[in-house]
Amino acid sequence: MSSDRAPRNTLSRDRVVAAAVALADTDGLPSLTIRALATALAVKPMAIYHHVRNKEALLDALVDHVFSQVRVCRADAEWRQELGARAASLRAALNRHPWALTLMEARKNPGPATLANHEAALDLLRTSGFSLAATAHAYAVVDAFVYGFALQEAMLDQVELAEAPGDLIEGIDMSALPRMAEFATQHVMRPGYSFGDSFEVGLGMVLDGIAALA
Amino acid sequence: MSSDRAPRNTLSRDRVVAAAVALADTDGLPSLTIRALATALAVKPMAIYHHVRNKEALLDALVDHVFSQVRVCRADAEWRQELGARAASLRAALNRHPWALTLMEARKNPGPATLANHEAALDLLRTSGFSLAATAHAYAVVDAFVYGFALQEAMLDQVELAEAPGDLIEGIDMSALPRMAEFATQHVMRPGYSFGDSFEVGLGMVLDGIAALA
DNA sequence: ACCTGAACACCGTTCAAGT
DNA sequence: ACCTGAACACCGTTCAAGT
Repeated sequence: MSSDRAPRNTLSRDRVVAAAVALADTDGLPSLTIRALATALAVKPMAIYHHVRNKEALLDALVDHVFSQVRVCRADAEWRQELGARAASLRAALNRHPWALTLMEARKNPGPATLANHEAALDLLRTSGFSLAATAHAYAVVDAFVYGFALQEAMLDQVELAEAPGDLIEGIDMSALPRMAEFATQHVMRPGYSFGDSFEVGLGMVLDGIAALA
Repeated sequence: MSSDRAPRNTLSRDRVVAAAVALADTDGLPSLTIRALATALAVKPMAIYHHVRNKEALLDALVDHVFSQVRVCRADAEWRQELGARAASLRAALNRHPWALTLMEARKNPGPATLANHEAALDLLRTSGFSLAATAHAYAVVDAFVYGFALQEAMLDQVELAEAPGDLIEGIDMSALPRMAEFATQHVMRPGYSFGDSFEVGLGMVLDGIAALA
């Protein structure tokens, strides 16, 4: 007699956001539809709207969820160590949730975790004696590097995903691209190579540059 | 008697791509639908598919179109000047077409202009005497910085777009974010401030770091 | 060869209705 | 208060058909 409807009060904003993150992680952002999300939560599509205003608000929450995983700087420690650790933590979070970069570009409303994270980073730099101008440059430059590095890692994952099993890059005339060919065969395909190793190198350059701003 | 159908042979792959770029530039990426694109070209939706395999292939073409606007490095000039000029050109192209960053992350097939641009940059660095390892680091780091900086500029544009006319940031408790408040009032809102000024600063840091790799 | 019409399996979202 | 059903205005894309 009773319907198969989900029991009441099982849904919450947090459960909706967590399920959305899981869906985007496993199946990719395009698969994150309100309807698929409802199915994953064993609920009808319209139930979602009782906990989230609309899809845009859901995406805002997803980005803030990612930022909630990023290390918050403490202002009473050495700035170089703190800023570097936050950068590594941000990169790791963006690697875990590659769709976050795509979303960030179009977000209009930064969430509380995002704001708190930025506040702490600014506080660290200011407390460490950087002027407002130096703080602005420093923060813009580290974050640019981290976002861009994570973006490149996401792009590399896509290209590798598309590669034909035997052939390195399908249908591309490598003879017209001798430097890329050299690079692939003599460097990238060698045993110890890892793109990620450039992260510490670049981060070091940026932190050195910031130190010179002080 | 005659129908209002568009005359034949007016459509071409280039016209389709150009119209798609224009649509994304003016109305944003979400507005770029096959159906809207067809309308803009005064044609029925299915006509598009005669010049582009599917929407995914169209997006691939859009990204390559953007890369075709980026300065190609020449290997016979001073590397620092050449790499810096390419970086500035890449940033400018990404500013003109902010949707390109979003698309790049999910592309599986780099186009010919993209590949040629990378080839020239690698050739410049190798010709200038950088080892394969140093070239890998150098290229990863400059591009990370440029992509990330452009991403931040795109994010800033979104936030500014959403701001209530009078109020700086709507509904955010600035008293809990004293450093952001200080930053906004004492720095960002001052006459000469421009976020973009951090680009040259960061680029300088990165190029200095790369010089130290040689 | 190039373009179209009709159809299919999807979307996000509103609105009125159930409990 | 919380969830649902039906409906609306959209999507990308296939397939058969026109010229």
